Amino acid sequence: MRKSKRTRLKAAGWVVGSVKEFLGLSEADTALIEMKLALSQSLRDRRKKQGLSQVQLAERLQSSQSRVAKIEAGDPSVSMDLLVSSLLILGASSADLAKTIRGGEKRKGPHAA
Amino acid sequence: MRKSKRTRLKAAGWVVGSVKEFLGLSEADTALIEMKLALSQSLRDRRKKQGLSQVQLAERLQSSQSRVAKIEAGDPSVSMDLLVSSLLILGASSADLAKTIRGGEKRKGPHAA
DNA sequence: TGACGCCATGTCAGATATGACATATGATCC
DNA sequence: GGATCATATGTCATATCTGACATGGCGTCA
Repeated sequence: MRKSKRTRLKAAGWVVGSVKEFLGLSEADTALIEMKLALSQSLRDRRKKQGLSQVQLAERLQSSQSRVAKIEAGDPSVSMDLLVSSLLILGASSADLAKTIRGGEKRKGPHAA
Repeated sequence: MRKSKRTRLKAAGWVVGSVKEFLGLSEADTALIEMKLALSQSLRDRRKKQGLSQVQLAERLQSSQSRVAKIEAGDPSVSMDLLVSSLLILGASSADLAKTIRGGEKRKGPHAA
């Protein structure tokens, strides 16, 4: 994704589904954003399932509460690397991540991780 | 992953499989690296399958040949975001990415290596 | 031999992400 | 009300990533 788009995205708070062609996003752009949103949701679910607060998770990640909040909020300032490694630290397997990433698109069994 | 580790990793050129505990990598660290390597391999395969040179791919990605080389080489300086968006631009679907990410680890069908 | 195409590797300025901090909101309890 | 906890949001210095450029290796062809 190019910087110009990312900038507009940041300005708009990237509301994906709704403002797709409004921002002139490519298929690749939206796909990436959707993957990230799915991952952030997954992280929040995992954290809650483990009964952790954002502060506690931040400790495990060796980060800060504010960053955890941004991760879960799908903030554009959060990289995929951070999302994925956070999930891994919370115990997600590659298969779990794969399921999450595949997203809504043709999922098999009941819902995902 | 922490910076200290990334630094050592960079220094070592991150040879994953072999120097795992030598660098004191956690499970999450190695899992992330393996995912990235799988993605970079996948990118190279896709590019070749489409008969593109690194220069041509760089044009599509609006990047440079050297970065494409680093992406495919699994260089530590390449983020997951770049890997994924590159693959998406080459036409990979979320499902394709999911398959790649799931990696060797317990794939269904006939047994994998 | 030289010229050319393809890929690898090093470097660097500028762009982006990160952790940390401050601060704000809302909920709950006393 | 006040205190406490969980979460959100803004800012900022520093760390990291990115594209671009230079250069070198390697094979091929004339």
